[in-house]
Amino acid sequence: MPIPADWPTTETEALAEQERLRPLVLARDDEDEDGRPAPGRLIAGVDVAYDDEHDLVAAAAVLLDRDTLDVVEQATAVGRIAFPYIPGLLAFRELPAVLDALAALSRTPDTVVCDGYGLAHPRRLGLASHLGVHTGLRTLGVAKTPFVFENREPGAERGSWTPLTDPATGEEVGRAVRTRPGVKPVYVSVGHRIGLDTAVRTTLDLARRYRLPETTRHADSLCRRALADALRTGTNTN
DNA sequence: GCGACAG
DNA sequence: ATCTTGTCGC
Repeated sequence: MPIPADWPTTETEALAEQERLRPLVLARDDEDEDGRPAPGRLIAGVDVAYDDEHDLVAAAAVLLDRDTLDVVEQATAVGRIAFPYIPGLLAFRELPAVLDALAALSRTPDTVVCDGYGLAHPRRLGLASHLGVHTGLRTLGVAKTPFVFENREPGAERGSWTPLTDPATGEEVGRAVRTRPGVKPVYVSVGHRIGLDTAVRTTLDLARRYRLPETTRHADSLCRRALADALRTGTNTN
């Protein structure tokens, strides 16, 4: 799929778009149209891989059953890179391909787990929140490294966490969460239509065996395979 | 101005 | 993100 015609091209346009979407974020638990409470049963994981040499991007969307952690469906999308990597503007680089991959699924996920931040962002509109507001889907962000927020080391036991605080406002914008005993924590934040407690709970439910949620692990391996396939055979899709 | 900086 | 060897351990 081509990049949307109205997709921001410059840093100025991207910042204006973040400003427009920021007030639309819902940072508390919400229900589906079907009345299902967060996070629901169908959890999607999305991730993206790049080849800057060939100006190629591959995204994957994987649907898991929240209770069994089984993969029930998966889809990929390949396209041209839409935006350069600029810290704080990651969504403009990753989302076009992610939206294509999500659209290729036959079912709509109850919750989408993103690789990166949601509210824990300099302007409160990280990748996860951006995707949520743009699509209306419930989202949360699980990042592997801290960004610009204060964080203390959580206790060594699984489930232990410490707040991620905005030094300017003192506001809790996310949490450093220990998913595996003695292993580096992950950084969880609200994306859209979910509360921080539920976001953390969901992350822990999805990351019992490994540090990262099963959703992101599956999406990560799938988008890498999709990129390798595209480079091998030309620009394919699924 | 300089360094830091999700993926 | 991606570039990259070996290494320790289940």
